[in-house]
Amino acid sequence: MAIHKKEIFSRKEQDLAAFAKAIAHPARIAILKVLAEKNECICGEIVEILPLAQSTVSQHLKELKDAGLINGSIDGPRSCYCINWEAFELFNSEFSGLFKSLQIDQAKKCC
Amino acid sequence: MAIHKKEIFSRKEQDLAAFAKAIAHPARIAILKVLAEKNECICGEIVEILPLAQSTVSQHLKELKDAGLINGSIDGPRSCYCINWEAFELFNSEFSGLFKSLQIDQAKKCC
DNA sequence: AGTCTTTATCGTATATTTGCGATATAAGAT
DNA sequence: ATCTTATATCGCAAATATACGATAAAGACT
Repeated sequence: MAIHKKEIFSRKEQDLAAFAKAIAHPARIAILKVLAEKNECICGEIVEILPLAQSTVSQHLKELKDAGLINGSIDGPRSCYCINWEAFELFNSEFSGLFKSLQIDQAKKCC
Repeated sequence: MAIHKKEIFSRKEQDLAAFAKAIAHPARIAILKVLAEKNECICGEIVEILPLAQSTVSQHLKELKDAGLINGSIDGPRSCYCINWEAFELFNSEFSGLFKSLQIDQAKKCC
């Protein structure tokens, strides 16, 4: 493909896409569920629950953190993670707001 | 990586992840916006608007259709596409419902 | 100091995604 | 019948993502 064309699109589109990509893997959704249930959690607990290697879980956690969906802080030798609910609210409203204004025409069937 | 482990996770997690993956690209979000604005649209119109080749747009449309987010029907030599609002509603409620039950603890800060 | 525990990161192999040109297909127009 | 138009699909190249073992780093504990 020579080059990726993501940068051509608007910032808002890129941000929403990045958000979506962060949850576009069952393992990461499963991790988020664990975090939601336990409120906060260290990496090792997730590794025990999920059928994935420690390095893989750590990598997924990093992606979720980079996307801003979770917070993480170093707690001695371990790392404590929790869900960033504010970010989730934002994503949820961004997503549902994406077509809200146009959804009035929903009755107008097509195709 | 030897093997993909998606199938290890629950169907619901896989479905939600697949949904998210469909919108995890700026080009596909842009396509959805165009479809939402025009209510229905043929492939060629999208190609004119987006800075992508016809084959690329067609491929993105296919992915959105496979994910169930849009409907498409052959209309003579062209193809008419429109948004599947029902699927969007479903995704939206699935997503926002994912953590809703646990979000009561939102005040309980951590990390 | 040395040792253990926990996690991040590196290196890697493999799989998937992205993008485009070229081609195939299918219907309408001449 | 031939040509044009519109779209899907194929084949390829390059970029990303996924997964894991091995290693590094950093704090706790003797």
